Amino acid sequence: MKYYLTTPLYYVNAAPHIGHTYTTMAAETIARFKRMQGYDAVMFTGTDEHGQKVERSAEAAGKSPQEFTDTISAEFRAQWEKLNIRVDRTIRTTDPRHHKVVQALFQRCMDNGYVYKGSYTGQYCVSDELYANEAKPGDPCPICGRPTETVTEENYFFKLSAFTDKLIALYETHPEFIQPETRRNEVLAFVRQGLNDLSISRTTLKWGIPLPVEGQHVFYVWFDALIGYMSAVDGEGLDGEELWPADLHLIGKEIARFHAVFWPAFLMAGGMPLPKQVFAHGWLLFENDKMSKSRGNIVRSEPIRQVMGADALRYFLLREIVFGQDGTFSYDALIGRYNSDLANGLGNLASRTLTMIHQYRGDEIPEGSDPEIARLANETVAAVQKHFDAFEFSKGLEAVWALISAVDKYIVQKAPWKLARQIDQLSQTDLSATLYTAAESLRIAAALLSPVLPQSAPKIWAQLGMPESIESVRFETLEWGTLEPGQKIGEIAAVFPRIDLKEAVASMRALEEKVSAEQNALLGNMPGKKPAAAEPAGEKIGVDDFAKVDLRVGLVKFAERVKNSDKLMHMKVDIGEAEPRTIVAGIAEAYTPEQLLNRKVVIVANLQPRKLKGIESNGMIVAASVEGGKPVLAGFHEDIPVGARLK
RNA sequence: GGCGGCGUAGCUCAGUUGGUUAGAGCGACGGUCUCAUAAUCCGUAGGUCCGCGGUUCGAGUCCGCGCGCCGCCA
Repeated sequence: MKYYLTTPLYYVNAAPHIGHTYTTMAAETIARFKRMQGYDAVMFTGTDEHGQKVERSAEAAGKSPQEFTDTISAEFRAQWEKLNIRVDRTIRTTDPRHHKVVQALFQRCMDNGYVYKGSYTGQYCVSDELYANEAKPGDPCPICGRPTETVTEENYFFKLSAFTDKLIALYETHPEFIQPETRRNEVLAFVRQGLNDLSISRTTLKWGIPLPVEGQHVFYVWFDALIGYMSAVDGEGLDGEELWPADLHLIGKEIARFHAVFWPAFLMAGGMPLPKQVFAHGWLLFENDKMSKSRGNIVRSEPIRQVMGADALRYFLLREIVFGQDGTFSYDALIGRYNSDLANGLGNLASRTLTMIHQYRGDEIPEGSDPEIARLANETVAAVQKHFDAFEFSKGLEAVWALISAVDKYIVQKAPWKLARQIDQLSQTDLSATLYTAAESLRIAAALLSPVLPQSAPKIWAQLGMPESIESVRFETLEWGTLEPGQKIGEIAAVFPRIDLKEAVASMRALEEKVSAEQNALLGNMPGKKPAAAEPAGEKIGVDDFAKVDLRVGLVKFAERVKNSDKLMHMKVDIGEAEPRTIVAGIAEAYTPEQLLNRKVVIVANLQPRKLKGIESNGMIVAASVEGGKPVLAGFHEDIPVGARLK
């Protein structure tokens, strides 16, 4: 039985980072797990390479779009290889093969009456490649806050509105279609309020797949990209090799709507079978902040791989974070998990077990077994299957570590080092049983962990002297007692040496600087160029627009921190009115009350009042800031009376 | 503004249909063993279960209000 699963097609606008790694590692773990269950699992990942953002990034890098996407997509593929991620199928959306499949699906949608030509004027966000339906000219993008552009296009539209009921029926008859539950609820709520037709072609850009019907139109990137899941397993346009439909699309929660609404609708319109499941995982936060280019806190996988190994990262991501929820990445937590679970737990159990077999039994696996541990081990096999089937990796891994700890405890109770000193038959039999129990537990643990530790589990396997490959292990036959007494163990070596926290963090941070500089070079970014400066300035405004803002010189008469807030400062500012204005501003991390007192500042005097932490703020204080940095107040070099207007 | 979620030990989280002294892992502290990677094992400390009010013999769990954080939509 086949099991075809996919990661998203990663957008080549950015270089690969740990977020991409998270999805891809999870997907490949599922593929390995499914193979252990006997499926022919096929793992897909690919790159989405069209669209205006790529066109513009290529231009910024001084490259043609083709050259640019060649470079970045190669970077993604290199990344997976380094991280020991086996990819079975892949596609670049710039591949001619993919173009054919997209055009074929479009044609079928058109033949079935789900495509029409219409015109549309609206605010378009280049960054998100989306029309902002409700936005008026001049409004920022509701998603990213960047300025939108007014665009009028004569476009081809997809009759998404025709699928409202069919989609609802799909979610209701197949609750597993979109998971976890919270995403399903959101999608359902979104579809229930009715769907608008979707513009699926663009004339404003060239870097895309041309519509078969009209040359100057290219496909909207989402109509293009999603189809990559099919084109990767399809040679000549919708007549594939029986891998379609996909069994699982693994995605990040931010693209749930595209996968759970648009994608099945496109497929229904084209009369194609639907994927079985879309699973949206949560975001990886860095020390509780969202990772973003502008914050400059994006973590790459490469430094972690170099210092700790790819398995350590994969283990961390799947053990620490509840799959589906947001999770926090930090170097400290990564090393903590490594040392306590991998080094002290699994690695040490392997080490002590194998060493004792070496010392007390001349490298030969002895005979006998403990029924309690045997039962627990068999239960663990079942538990791992159950949890991994539900994508509850952290629970599955917890179960394996419960076995590891039980064996550690068992070893201490038996004290084989004491038994070894007794020459009587009973003690010797007991010693043999103890060692067999430990070794057999280790074998089962290694097998269960092989999808998560694809590099390390085989090492333990080899040290146990297992004759067959660990990849040939199947759940069906994975049970207690298969380990052959008399088997010679292999050479013993520490699989997870303990890591020094401070040293490792320092090396990873140093490497991070290096890797991010290399990636920037790849993207053609100028070194040291501040992201803030790279932001395009907003739409032009007239003098009248500026005149609407009443800027005044104010003198701070009172300042104190707002209780229970790190950021907010409560101030009274004299701007020449009868009473000083009460203003609450987010500057408490940058200034102390003392620094502010009697300082001349610039105030926006005609701002809508707003309550912050229960205090009504009547105005705003003007400060400059860069993303992630602290605000710096605007001020004057010469003296100027309070209340003066800036114009 | 509408809908939904969350708030439990220093940290990450479990807590099933309301039911004894609220749990686990990590971390901290004390001890033990010596096969092992200063590892293991045993023990200890630490919680106004966000706040207030209610239902109940009994509330972390149910209901109402409030505060805080988050998601989706507008």
